[in-house]
Amino acid sequence: MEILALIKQQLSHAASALGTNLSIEEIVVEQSKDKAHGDYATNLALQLARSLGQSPRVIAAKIISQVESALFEKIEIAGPGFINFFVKPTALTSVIAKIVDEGADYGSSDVGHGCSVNVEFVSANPTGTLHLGHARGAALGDVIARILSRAGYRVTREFYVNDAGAQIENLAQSIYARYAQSFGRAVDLPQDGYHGQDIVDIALEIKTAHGDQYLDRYDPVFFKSEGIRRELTRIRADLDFYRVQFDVFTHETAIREQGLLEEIKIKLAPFMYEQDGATFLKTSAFGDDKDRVIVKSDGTFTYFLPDIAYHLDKAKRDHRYLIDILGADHHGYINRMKAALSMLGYPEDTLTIEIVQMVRLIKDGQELKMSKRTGVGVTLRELCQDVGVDAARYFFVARSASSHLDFDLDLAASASSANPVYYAQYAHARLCSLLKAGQELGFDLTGQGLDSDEEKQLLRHLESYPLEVADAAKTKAPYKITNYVQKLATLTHSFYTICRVVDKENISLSRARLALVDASRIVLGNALGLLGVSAPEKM
RNA sequence: GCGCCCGUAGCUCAGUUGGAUAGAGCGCUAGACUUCGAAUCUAGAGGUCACGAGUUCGAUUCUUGUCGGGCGCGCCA
Repeated sequence: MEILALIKQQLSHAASALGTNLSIEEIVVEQSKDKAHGDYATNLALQLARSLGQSPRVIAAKIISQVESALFEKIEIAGPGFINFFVKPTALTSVIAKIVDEGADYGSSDVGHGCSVNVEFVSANPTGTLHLGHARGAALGDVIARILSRAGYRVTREFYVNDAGAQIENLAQSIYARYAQSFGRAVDLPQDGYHGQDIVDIALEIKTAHGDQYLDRYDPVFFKSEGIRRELTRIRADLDFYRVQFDVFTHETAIREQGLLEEIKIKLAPFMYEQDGATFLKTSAFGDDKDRVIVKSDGTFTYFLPDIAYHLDKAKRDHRYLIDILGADHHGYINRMKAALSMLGYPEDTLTIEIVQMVRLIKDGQELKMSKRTGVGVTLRELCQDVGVDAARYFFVARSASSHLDFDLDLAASASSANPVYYAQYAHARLCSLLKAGQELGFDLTGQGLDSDEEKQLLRHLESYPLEVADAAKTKAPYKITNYVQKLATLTHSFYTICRVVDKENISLSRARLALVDASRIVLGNALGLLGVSAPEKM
């Protein structure tokens, strides 16, 4: 068991011995920032002070008397009542053998208890090429999915295809226009037609496959289905290149055909009312700021009803949790969808919507403006050609989804310590070359003699990895992994600078250090893998 | 007008059941290679946590007001 978990367990026992009842989750133990505060610290005594009506320092003393001290060099009461734990070096080094033994599995946990989670992300309309906004959502969704499965959830990655709206008719007409133009006919694009190169390319593909077969009469069914199919093929190719895969593609048309819409109209009937000839859903009773129209006065549905149906469909597929990764312009959507699921009887925590904020591209210190009107936006492909898939993915997940992201193109493309991706990858490559240099010496997994500050800090950080992954899963926060990676890289480089690893004059220390190097390499590789970023052996 | 998010170092950002001297990276300044990769390391400067009031042993964190920024608000998707 990890030291942290052991400490928490002991504190939990101590707390109950004092007549209070705290679960392990409620006990906060942190790695000390300041060396003078030992290795780990807890504010437990301060937490309990109010309910016990005693001074924190007195409570701290009582807690310490309950703690098994075999693990620790010393335990101190500090400041207003913090308890600082100084761990014996031997307790710290046991993690090396554990990491080397578990290898690629190190970092896994079972906090998810095998619960089924559906992560829906990207879900771009099949009417154009993936661009910058999709790229951030794709990276976030993919990494969240990876983290969740690491933490013991069963994860389904899903892409929702909006293939039923007016935009599809528009797509079909746009493709037909380009198709006809390629035969020299003067057919104009529709009013709000799609002007992208992808439409031209698809038209030519159809020409190649079917010749002039569809030229004389516009066949909406054919051009719709071909358009959607070919756009999706391109989207999937882009995602594949970006190392993002999906398990399920669900089409809106399929949802509409299942009769779910009727089922929902019946189930939600108690929450519906008529006004001005339209049907409203009483979402305001469940936390939304106003009621929403669900059936328009002309008898057709708003988009809201099929969306509810889609969420019901996901929930019915036996997913305990649903996660949607959506763009910032959808934030008004959160409450109404949660309200609808509550009406259908699902628990409050069923749906989590992660809102992904906008990305600004920065080049030469200036924002790179792009015009939507002329269609000159940066595509996912172009971005990756500029900075590489590794940097793109890393930068997109390095900040919390809810904050705006400034993507510095120069930094992402640079090969220096200023670029966090290179910094981390370089650390990994360095570790690999150390192992190569010392491969005849072999490992000493006991960690005998590893007692410098650099080594101890590295060990502590390695030990915290599984908890970090579990925390990132719980908070759906990939940036915690990038922060972890940065710190691990820093500790690795410091260790490298201070500690001579391969030393023929001191074989036993070398063997212990090589084992530590291997453990660090494994964890750094695992963490980068979680981000979908490559961990090169040399660069 | 209503609603949501936000305001922390020069820049980009962490800091979630309220806890020790508010952190990280970049940038800046000064140092460090005859030995495992200097694509690196070490040290330093840099803060009225937008502002005011309240809650309490203690507030960046909770409440409230003001100022400033972003977004959403159609029987659009």
